[in-house]
Amino acid sequence: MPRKSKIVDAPPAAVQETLERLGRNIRTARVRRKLPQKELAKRVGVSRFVVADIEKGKPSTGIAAYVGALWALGLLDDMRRVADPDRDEEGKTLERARSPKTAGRGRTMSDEF
Amino acid sequence: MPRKSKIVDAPPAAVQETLERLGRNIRTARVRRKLPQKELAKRVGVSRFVVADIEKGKPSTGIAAYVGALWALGLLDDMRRVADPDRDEEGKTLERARSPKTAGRGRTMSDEF
DNA sequence: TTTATATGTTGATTGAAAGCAACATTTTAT
DNA sequence: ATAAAATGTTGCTTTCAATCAACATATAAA
Repeated sequence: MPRKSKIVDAPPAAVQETLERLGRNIRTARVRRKLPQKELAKRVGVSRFVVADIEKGKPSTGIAAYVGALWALGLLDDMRRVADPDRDEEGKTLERARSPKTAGRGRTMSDEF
Repeated sequence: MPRKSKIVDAPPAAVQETLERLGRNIRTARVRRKLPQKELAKRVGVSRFVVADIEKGKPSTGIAAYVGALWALGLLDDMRRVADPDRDEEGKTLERARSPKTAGRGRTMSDEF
């Protein structure tokens, strides 16, 4: 990840905390399933070193490795809900405030009559 | 991401679909907030090209860029729930089946008397 | 215990990610 | 319609992520 990527080099505390938690969660799920890092790595299609990096929450590791691990652990569903537009109340509010609200019956005043 | 990473080069359909959905979701959230890619990129600390890659669901992009985008959009909470051990029923069941179940009173028969 | 398995650590190699400039195209605003 | 802003696309350069070997150190099983 060349040329100083601020987010990778020094992630905001909230981001780093989230990544470390995700790594711990993946590790917990792996251990519970009695899968060695090597075996999980094989299923995901990466080396065991990448799995170790994931479990540490390494910021620069490609997202596919993370999602692949979740997939191999049967935990992909959780990812599908992330940033779900239907649940983004903040975003929905902003959008609603912009569009004049196509409510009730007709669409504009022009077909009122 | 050197040297042929299977998961990055040709992700399983479920993984690719998940990444593309995540990218679309991030884009939807960004547009709703009326943030140009350039502006979001600035807040995340990456170039606008990386934001474009994210919205396409590019597998090799570092996870920090994705999580950073969610953070900048106020959608970090969703990530915290991913692979939550408390919700991993499959894992919990496996763990329960392994530990002999420390139930009821004492811990072993040795202190029965 | 001893043995085997799993995980951590280091250093070298190499291929791709991220940045950037330049231009094309699309979208939005006036 | 015209201008302005946003986004897409290409090619290039630089830097570091991922792999691997080899060894050290847990951790689990016999």
